[in-house]
Amino acid sequence: MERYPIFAVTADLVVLTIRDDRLCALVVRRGEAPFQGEWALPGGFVRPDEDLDRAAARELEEETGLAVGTVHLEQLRSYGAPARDPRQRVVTVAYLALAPDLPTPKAGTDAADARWVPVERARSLAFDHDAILADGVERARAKLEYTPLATAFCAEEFTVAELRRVYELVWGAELDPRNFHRKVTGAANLLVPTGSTTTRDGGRPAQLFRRGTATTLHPPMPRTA
Amino acid sequence: MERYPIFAVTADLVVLTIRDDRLCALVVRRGEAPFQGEWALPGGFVRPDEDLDRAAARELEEETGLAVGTVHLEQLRSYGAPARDPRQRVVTVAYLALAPDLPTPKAGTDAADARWVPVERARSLAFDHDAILADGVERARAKLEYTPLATAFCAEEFTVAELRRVYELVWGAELDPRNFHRKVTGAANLLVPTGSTTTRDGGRPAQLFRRGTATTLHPPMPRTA
DNA sequence: TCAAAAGTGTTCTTACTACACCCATGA
DNA sequence: TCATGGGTGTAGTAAGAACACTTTTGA
Repeated sequence: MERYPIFAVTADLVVLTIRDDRLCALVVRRGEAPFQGEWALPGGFVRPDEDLDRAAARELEEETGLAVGTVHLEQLRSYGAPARDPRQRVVTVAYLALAPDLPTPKAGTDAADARWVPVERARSLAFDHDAILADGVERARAKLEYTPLATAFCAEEFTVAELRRVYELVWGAELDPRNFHRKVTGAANLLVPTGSTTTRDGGRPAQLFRRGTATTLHPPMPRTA
Repeated sequence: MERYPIFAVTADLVVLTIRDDRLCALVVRRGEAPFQGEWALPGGFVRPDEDLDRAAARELEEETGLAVGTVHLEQLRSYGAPARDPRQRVVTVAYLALAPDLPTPKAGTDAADARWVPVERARSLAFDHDAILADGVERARAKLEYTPLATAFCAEEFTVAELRRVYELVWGAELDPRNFHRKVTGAANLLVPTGSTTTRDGGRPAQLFRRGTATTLHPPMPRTA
């Protein structure tokens, strides 16, 4: 009797950032079979003595060369259709990572190439990665409404307008700059003013902020479109 | 080189229902090692050629004897700490199931006993099941706000007051019956009147409704407490 | 006729929308 | 001085909170 059926477990990553005014995902070109030469989400096998979160963080670091501390990382969901990997039975635990604009990543161990692509142009990825990417984008869109997650796309110090651009690009909808400003500056513990200003966005100098300690957004950001 | 580390994968279930005016979870007494004789969430190994969702549905049916069609079932998240199962490396994909009041379940294959316990009294479960149960309850609470999920706890035909009781018991907060009534009867496609009434809740006869086709609740149910 | 629960109407307040308007900088 | 974006004020509107009040049954 087969008491404990044998599986492999991978951690795959939906890594999102905003680049050139577009919501982009990190994809890698596979250096090995199966799907050799095709584009896929970064990821890899969970090691025998490694926690799932730890595996995701390690893969992220390997594929992006990024210090994990500056990136938001959360579990997305798991995918385990019997034939999703032609080699053998593989269950993947997908993670969602959100990062500020990063340098173009270096190719990693298993990846022949790596690049950022606008999410709407990422199609025909290997395995079931199209569906995983779509779920990740959907999760990110939903969480902007009621969490301070949008700040994860911003550099450490950012202006209200930069934060607003995140919402507009992720949601694909315009927001009124004046109402947005009132809303986010009024939300408790969302933004901490640094005291300094910048003119990098043009026009009148804008205050610089850091992320505050808020974990939810009360009231939520209204999503018209 | 160990290319594909070996894991076992289980599907564990957080099955919630409302019984005797309490939010209750299904727990089973383990008939086998490890944790033999202790209480745990129902679940079991995913079979070699079985999809994760299918495995969860099968386990639910085996443990509750319930036709899966009448139960809401969704993936919760995965848990894979290296030492969570003393036998070997096991990753569990947890599912959340919500059901109307069910008969007390029969003991299943691996379970010596099975019963409903109020969620606040379910403590010291085997493995990491305390944390999984807590995550499941939290997910259910959150989803009542912006989805029609509360109807999953109701029988096929139900009154507005019965639906309100669901909210009050899951959230542990009182809601104004009059505002609640206006709210749910006003929401598009949430409730379909059957045309008949009942006096089973006492007082003036109440209209009976079925679930409508709505998948989200607009505007969301305000959660004061 | 009374208790109990269903269901409606009304007032008050909060928070979103839309937009007029002023402010502070670089070119 | 003018274009550009930062930021404030304010009127109108949608929706939640609180609660008075009427309706329809069983006992």
